Amino acid sequence: MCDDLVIIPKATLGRLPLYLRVLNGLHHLNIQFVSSEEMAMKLGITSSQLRKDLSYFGGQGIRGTGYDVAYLLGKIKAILGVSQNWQMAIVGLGKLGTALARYPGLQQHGINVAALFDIDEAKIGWKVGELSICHLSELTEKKKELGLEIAALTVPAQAAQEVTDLIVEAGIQGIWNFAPVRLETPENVIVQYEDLVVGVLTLSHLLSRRLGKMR
Amino acid sequence: MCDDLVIIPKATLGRLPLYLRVLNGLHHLNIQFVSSEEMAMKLGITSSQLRKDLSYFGGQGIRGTGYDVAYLLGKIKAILGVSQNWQMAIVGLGKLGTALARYPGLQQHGINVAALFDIDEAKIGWKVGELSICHLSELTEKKKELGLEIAALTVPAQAAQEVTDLIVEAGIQGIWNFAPVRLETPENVIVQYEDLVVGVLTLSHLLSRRLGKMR
DNA sequence: TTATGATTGTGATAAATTTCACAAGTCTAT
DNA sequence: ATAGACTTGTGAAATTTATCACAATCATAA
Ligand SMILES: NC(=O)c1ccc[n+]([C@@H]2O[C@H](COP(=O)([O-])OP(=O)(O)OC[C@H]3O[C@@H](n4cnc5c(N)ncnc54)[C@H](O)[C@@H]3O)[C@@H](O)[C@H]2O)c1
Ligand SMILES: NC(=O)c1ccc[n+]([C@@H]2O[C@H](COP(=O)([O-])OP(=O)(O)OC[C@H]3O[C@@H](n4cnc5c(N)ncnc54)[C@H](O)[C@@H]3O)[C@@H](O)[C@H]2O)c1
Repeated sequence: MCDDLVIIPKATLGRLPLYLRVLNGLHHLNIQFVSSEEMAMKLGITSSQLRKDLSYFGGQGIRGTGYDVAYLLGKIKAILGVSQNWQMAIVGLGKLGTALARYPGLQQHGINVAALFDIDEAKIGWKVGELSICHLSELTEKKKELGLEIAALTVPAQAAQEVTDLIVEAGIQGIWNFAPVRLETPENVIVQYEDLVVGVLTLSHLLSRRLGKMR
Repeated sequence: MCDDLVIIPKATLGRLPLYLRVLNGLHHLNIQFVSSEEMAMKLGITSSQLRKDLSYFGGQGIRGTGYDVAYLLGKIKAILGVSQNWQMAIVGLGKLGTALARYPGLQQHGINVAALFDIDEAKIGWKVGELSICHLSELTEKKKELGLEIAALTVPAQAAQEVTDLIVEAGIQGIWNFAPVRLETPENVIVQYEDLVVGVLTLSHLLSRRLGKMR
């Protein structure tokens, strides 16, 4: 059907968002061509890795000149599905959920925050930006109405599984999970884990070694 | 000096925080032994991968019985440097910075939020939990006073590099960066990138393929 | 003491990812 | 036109990571 049925290695996929960011920056500066060396520099990777990555889906580079920024941008956007305007719900409007709801970076990447859910009666009806917080029981209804496809899960860990069950029941197929638990879901649902503690513990480990501080 | 001078593969290191979480749960339930099979199940990985990972630093499993939860917990905590109580500053008390400041999960993993910084005069002096927000100009002073070792960077992308320079100048060696930009730092500073957009774009990509929605 | 069942630890193998190195293509200047 | 400077695309090699498979070990019970 479409030209990215080629298998793109996972490791490459993980870097595409970073490439997207750099290309966006260059595009904004009205720069038309960029070499793999230049781009790799900005990213802190090797140019051969970048070229290899792009080769999986045909970067269409021009030898001697580099890559066409606008073309590459479009290509990567298509692969990442950024051109789609996904409708996303946020479930759990606590500290983190509220921060996400107000984050303009999502809209800029084709993710439209379209509905907010909680179960705390005190929060229902409150507005965050343009949107009102709905009761979670309205999820299925709103899903149909708004075409929700992604749910950001920002509820406490203990509630995460039961809320997930409701999300799945509502027919939402993508879950962006911030709760520090593994979720049980049917095969057809994709869960992306966003575990912030992993990041800071990695830092902690690296610092321990660097500073030679043990025990 | 200490027994984890063995090289632990990066891929393994990335999973240790997940193991830590499961072990913590088991420990809380007063469970003394766990088999690799059981633990792997909870994590959605294979048991052989888990065993191999543990083998890099001597999991000290007992054949026929499994692993001693408390022992393994201690071992992984030591490797990740969780036993240390790192002193962390948060720079940029906006939506995300405030959410982090109030997140108890950090303290639970040995990360102590010890100081808050911003440059918005309207915010200086405000309290978030127990702590007052200080002006960024006090960073060096507070660093010495409190022994700050990590800085969570939650300022707008445009300000990230200049703030980083100040953090480095203050002598802080670990930066947990939430701004979507690559930072220039000296060799001796470790930067951990926490790029939330990468996660949601990965989800976006997987959904595109799954749902066959292109263009 | 010995048989039985469970589970680890790890070589060997397979798969995935990264790096290397250079032929081949493109641009610019003369 | 030609030379020279760049830059891509990509096989091949190197490295890293994951999986397999099973001997070795331990606990238990008869
Ligand atoms: N705050 C952070 O910086 C941070 C960092 C990393 C991970 N997390 C994780 O993100 C999640 C949310 O964290 P937070 O700090 O925003 O917590 P929070 O307590 O501030 O917010 C949780 C929200 O979820 C709502 N909620 C509870 N049960 C619900 C249910 N069954 N259905 C719908 N909504 C429900 C609550 O009413 C509340 O509004 C937690 O799992 C936490 O571990 C948070
Ligand atoms: N909000 C989110 O959910 C979210 C998600 C992903 C990434 N991020 C990133 O995290 C960062 C912060 O996001 P946010 O939504 O909290 O933004 P925000 O605008 O709410 O907060 C930024 C804070 O930084 C402070 N600040 C600005 N310049 C400063 C400086 N030079 N020194 C110290 N403080 C300064 C501001 O006063 C403000 O308090 C941004 O880079 C953003 O891209 C945010």
